[in-house]
Amino acid sequence: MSSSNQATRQVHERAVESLREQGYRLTPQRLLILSVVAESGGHMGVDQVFRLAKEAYPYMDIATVYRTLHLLKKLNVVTEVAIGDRLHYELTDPEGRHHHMVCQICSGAFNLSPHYLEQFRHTLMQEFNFEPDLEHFTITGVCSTCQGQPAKG
Amino acid sequence: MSSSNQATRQVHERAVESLREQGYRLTPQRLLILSVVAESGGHMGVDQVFRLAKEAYPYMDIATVYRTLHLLKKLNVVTEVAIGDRLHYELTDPEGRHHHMVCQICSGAFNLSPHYLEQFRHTLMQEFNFEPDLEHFTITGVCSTCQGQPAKG
DNA sequence: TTAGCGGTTGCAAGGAGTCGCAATAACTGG
DNA sequence: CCAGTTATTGCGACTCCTTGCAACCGCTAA
Repeated sequence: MSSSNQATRQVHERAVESLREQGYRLTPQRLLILSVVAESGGHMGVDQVFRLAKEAYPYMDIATVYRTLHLLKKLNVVTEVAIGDRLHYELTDPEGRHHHMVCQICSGAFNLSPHYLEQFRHTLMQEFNFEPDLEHFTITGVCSTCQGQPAKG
Repeated sequence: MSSSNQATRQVHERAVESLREQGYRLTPQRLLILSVVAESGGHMGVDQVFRLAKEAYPYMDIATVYRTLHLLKKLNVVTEVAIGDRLHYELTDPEGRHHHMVCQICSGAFNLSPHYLEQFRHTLMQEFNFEPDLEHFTITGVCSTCQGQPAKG
């Protein structure tokens, strides 16, 4: 009865609702992949999700993991985060959208409120009549802890 | 003696200089790939570069195209632009860096001066002490011509 | 509870991009 | 101009991700 279990249950309920509402089927594979991501607490690479899901259900296929992750993303249940050149997935922040700042040195990810992008969006629309899609948006750079350290690679 | 030929020649000279300065060798493959990009006038996908280069030199390998494009990018001779989920390459703008706005509907690409990102960069550094890497930066969205049209896909 | 429609899965094949390696060839010093 | 050094190429194998397809199974209606 930990708060983590409770959060996980809520996530499941909301996801199940989204799936049924839109006519998608509730398959064990989808629920399993969802619970793997939900229980991780943070963002996970596709291969991590695959490995953990396969432990629970050995027939799990990597294609199903990709398809399910894409679906959950479309339903706004999970959020896609680009870390390095790999996509990661995490539960969508119920507090509202946020963006990420990812450190090129330590790979740490930090949340960034959409607030900081609002002005930028506003400018683009004013000046260029260009409606930017800033939903899934990651800024790479060097975090405060790593500043002064040499870049890796 | 068109201005395009002249521009191309200048690009070659500068690229050759960069290569020699840093101890890289001047190979026919590198010069060919460079001239293909230089003569295109805009941004090119890797496969387009490969096809054109292979017409001129049938032994050209796709791996060489990738390696050369990455090298020219490192030398700041070409600039990498993310269009959709594919990387494109163009000659680095001698007028200074610019970013791109790419329309999700018509795939048109528009230049964006770094000026518009400066304030955003400043905010991130002030508030989070996070030094963002905004060198190669593309914003997707819907351009003014396509607004009101249905999104593709 | 059951039949059957059609969305999903697992598999295998395919495309994009990367990497290791042996052969090649661009540069250097003599 | 030539031989040696070593960066670079072309190739094949490999990884990551996507796609086509036949078998499967979740869901609905009777």
